[in-house]
Amino acid sequence: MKTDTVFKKAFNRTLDLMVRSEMEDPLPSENALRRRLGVSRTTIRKVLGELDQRGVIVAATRSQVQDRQVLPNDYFPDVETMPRNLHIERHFMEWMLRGDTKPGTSINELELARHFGVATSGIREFLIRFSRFGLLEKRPNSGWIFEGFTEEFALDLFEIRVMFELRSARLFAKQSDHSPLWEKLETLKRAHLDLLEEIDYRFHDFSSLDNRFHRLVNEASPNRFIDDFYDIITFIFHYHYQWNKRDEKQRNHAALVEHLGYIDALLSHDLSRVEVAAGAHLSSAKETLLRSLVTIA
Amino acid sequence: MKTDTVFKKAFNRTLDLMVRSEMEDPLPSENALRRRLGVSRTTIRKVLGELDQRGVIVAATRSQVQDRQVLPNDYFPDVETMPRNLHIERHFMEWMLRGDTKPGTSINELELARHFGVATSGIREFLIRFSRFGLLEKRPNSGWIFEGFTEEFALDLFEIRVMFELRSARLFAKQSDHSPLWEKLETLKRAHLDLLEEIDYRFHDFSSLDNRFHRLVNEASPNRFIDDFYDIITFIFHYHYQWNKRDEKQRNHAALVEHLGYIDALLSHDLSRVEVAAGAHLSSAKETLLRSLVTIA
DNA sequence: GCTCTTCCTCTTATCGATAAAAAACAATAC
DNA sequence: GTATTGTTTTTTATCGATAAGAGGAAGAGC
Repeated sequence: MKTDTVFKKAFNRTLDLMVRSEMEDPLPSENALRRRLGVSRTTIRKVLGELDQRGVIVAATRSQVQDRQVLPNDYFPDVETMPRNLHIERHFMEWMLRGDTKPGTSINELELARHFGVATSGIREFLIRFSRFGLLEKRPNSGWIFEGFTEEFALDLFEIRVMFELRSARLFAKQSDHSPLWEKLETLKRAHLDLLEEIDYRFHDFSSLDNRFHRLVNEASPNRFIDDFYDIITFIFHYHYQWNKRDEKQRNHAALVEHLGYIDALLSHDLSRVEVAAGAHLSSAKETLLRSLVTIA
Repeated sequence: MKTDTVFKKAFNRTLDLMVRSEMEDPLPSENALRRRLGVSRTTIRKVLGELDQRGVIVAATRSQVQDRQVLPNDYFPDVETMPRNLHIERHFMEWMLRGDTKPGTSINELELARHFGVATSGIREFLIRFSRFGLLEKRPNSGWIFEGFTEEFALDLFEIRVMFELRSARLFAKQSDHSPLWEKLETLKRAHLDLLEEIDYRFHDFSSLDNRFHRLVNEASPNRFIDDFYDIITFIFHYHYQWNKRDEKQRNHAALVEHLGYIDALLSHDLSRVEVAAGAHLSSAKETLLRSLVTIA
């Protein structure tokens, strides 16, 4: 009763590589494929079997069949490649951020399970995982209470974020001059400048850049709890702004400029400049979030 | 297939209250009992039914039967009152901290389930919940990796703990003079002094005092993420020192004295004194933990 | 008219079963 | 022998079923 999303995704990915001629013909060995796709050999064999079945390749030699083009409908549809837990996550976040889910609402596992078309155990596991985000509370032998994506939540979140970010930024700036991270920071700076040039039509790309930047700052002196906390931030922001596109371009433009100031401050090794730049960036991120919360409510 | 631990615990508790004459005769109404025991009326009725069945009370009038003493073996044994998740937690922590569980060990859900005598879903849920403690990592479609209760872990933990504690202590000291928390702090100070007098035989009581104190410090300016983090600390320390009693009395005595210094610093409202006292206490707690890790390995 | 209880429904905790995927093992080829 | 493929075993993901527990509606008692 496990889903076969792993297989289907691997299958699609293989077709893709063939189409884009990034895959030799005949195909590499099972072990090589396994490493390339990051799945077990069991799955690779299933993929090869299916490709053979459909006449795309001859399994025995793993060579592509002439005149058998890969067609668009050879691919499995995207829904079928999405693992259950991701499916639940999406549904839940939509339910939470979109619906009229007020703080204090109680969450009914059974109802969600029916609603999302999955077994209750999937919902439970998701809720347990999600509870670390500070938005849910469990009453034993009874349900979960949704505490609301409120201003208070945002303030708690940002208080910690500022503490962690300042700490990491300081440690980053104090690194030895031959740390490889300086190099990485320069690369990231260039990526920022590139994006800034094309901000008009590439503004969506900012969020991945944002992520890379903040993770890089943490890399100088890793702490698992800080990393975990950054996972929360990433997750929350990802979904929140996915359903909240207001002013996205301006927001991202402003943040990009702030990042550049922050990056230059880091490059300068000047601690007080770093603190000012990081502080400024975070407080504007905070204002943005708070503003968007008000407009939702 | 749910366990009936809720019922059994409520039953034992009721007997207890009766024995200690803390329960009127006849017993209060179902609703009153429900509030007192913190369970649903359904459970109360089951308890009353059982008491009647066994001839301890007459259900109809809820009055105790004369000459029917409550006997020791009227109680359900303790094992049967422990909910499954707690049972799993205990077993797991023992397995982890006692056994020769080296960093990098992979965790097999099925094996643990058989070992602990529970279904795999219980184990999964526990592992998911536990993973927030930063000691496990999940490989999708494969198992969990135990990352080890190592020195590195302890250092990560304490770095965050120091940040949070200093922040909370500063905010505590800055509170207005008529905050009710000052009163609470005074009470706690007295409890510390009392314990200090009797440290020779009551040294076990320190850990609950420790908890109360640090939670109180956080109370001045609550932040859900800090609270959550303190849950981690509590949990880890609880189990770690449960299986590591070396020098317990001295350790607790020293910590008690440090607490008193810390408390006085708070009472003085002097920020720099607070920082020094809090820092001193935390660094000695850290040294203690690190030392105990070395002696284990 | 309120509280208490009886009866009933809905939800959670927990189990066991099973398909998919991983991993270990065995056989073969080069 | 080393890499590759074929086969078998083990483990995870996921479902559905069910007893325990929570909680609501409505009658019964004062």
